[in-house]
Amino acid sequence: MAEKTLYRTRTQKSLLDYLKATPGIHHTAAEIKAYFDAQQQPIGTATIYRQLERFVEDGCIQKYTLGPGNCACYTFSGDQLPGTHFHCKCEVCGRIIHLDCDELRELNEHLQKEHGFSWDFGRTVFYGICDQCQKA
Amino acid sequence: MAEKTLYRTRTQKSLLDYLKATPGIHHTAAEIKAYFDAQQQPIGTATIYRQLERFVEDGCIQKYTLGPGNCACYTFSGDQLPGTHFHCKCEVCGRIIHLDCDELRELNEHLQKEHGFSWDFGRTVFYGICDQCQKA
DNA sequence: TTGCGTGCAAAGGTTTTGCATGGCA
DNA sequence: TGCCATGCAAAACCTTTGCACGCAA
Repeated sequence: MAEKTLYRTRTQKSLLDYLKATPGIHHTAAEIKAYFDAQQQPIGTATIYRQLERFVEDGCIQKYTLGPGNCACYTFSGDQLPGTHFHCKCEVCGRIIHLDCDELRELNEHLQKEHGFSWDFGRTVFYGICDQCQKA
Repeated sequence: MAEKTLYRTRTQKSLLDYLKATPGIHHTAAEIKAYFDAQQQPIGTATIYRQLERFVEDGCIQKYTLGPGNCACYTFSGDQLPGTHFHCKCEVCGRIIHLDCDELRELNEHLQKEHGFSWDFGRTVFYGICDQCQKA
């Protein structure tokens, strides 16, 4: 998925590389900043937000709203096209689980046909409790 | 559903009455404040947040995170027990549509059995575009 | 050289907290 | 009367914006 940026900077590449290296992990802007600070390669907060916004528009990164304390989370969606899979977020451990099953696709058709609702997969998150945390 | 509050104040009653009178409508804290200001019965911002938090803990009000600009929305869930219905939010007009159909309950069973995921209906919102906005 | 990307600082908005006062039981 | 709820103000927090400088092409 090609970036729309005109210039390709080192900072931009570092950011995207980091997100790509942690697929399925959701990061807040603050966490991303803390990571690069720890790497001795600090990136300004404004830059992080600006680049993340680009990646989201570009489709290679997805933005979910509801991290700790009303903050946005960003995660690399993989090379799958948007709309081919779904996200479940565990409210206990915070993990995001990717689902790619027919039942969800059937539900999509049902929502459209019976309720006239065009579902946006990319933005929808199923909240609940994952397997591991239920046992614990 | 009994409140956990020790004292029953007029302010508290007004707030809950207003939310109960508008089931399914999601209000931001700012909108609620504006409403009571317009009613010549202003309520302090801090009080609104404190009472809303109580109602949410109490289970009679639900909190969704994603109004305009990352702000929280609150809505009266009706007298239905949590888990008997679902919410779809239109990304265009902002309306929240309530669904209560078997397909969603079947999906719930599927998620639990096949994926070990215990779905939290109250917190999950389906984002998409509603019937009316698709036509427009 | 041109113009986008960056960082710093400041502003914007939402939500939380401290403290003195008012109201319920 | 005791204690909780309220309101005001200030703070904390996340995010956005303005501006000058640095860097990619």
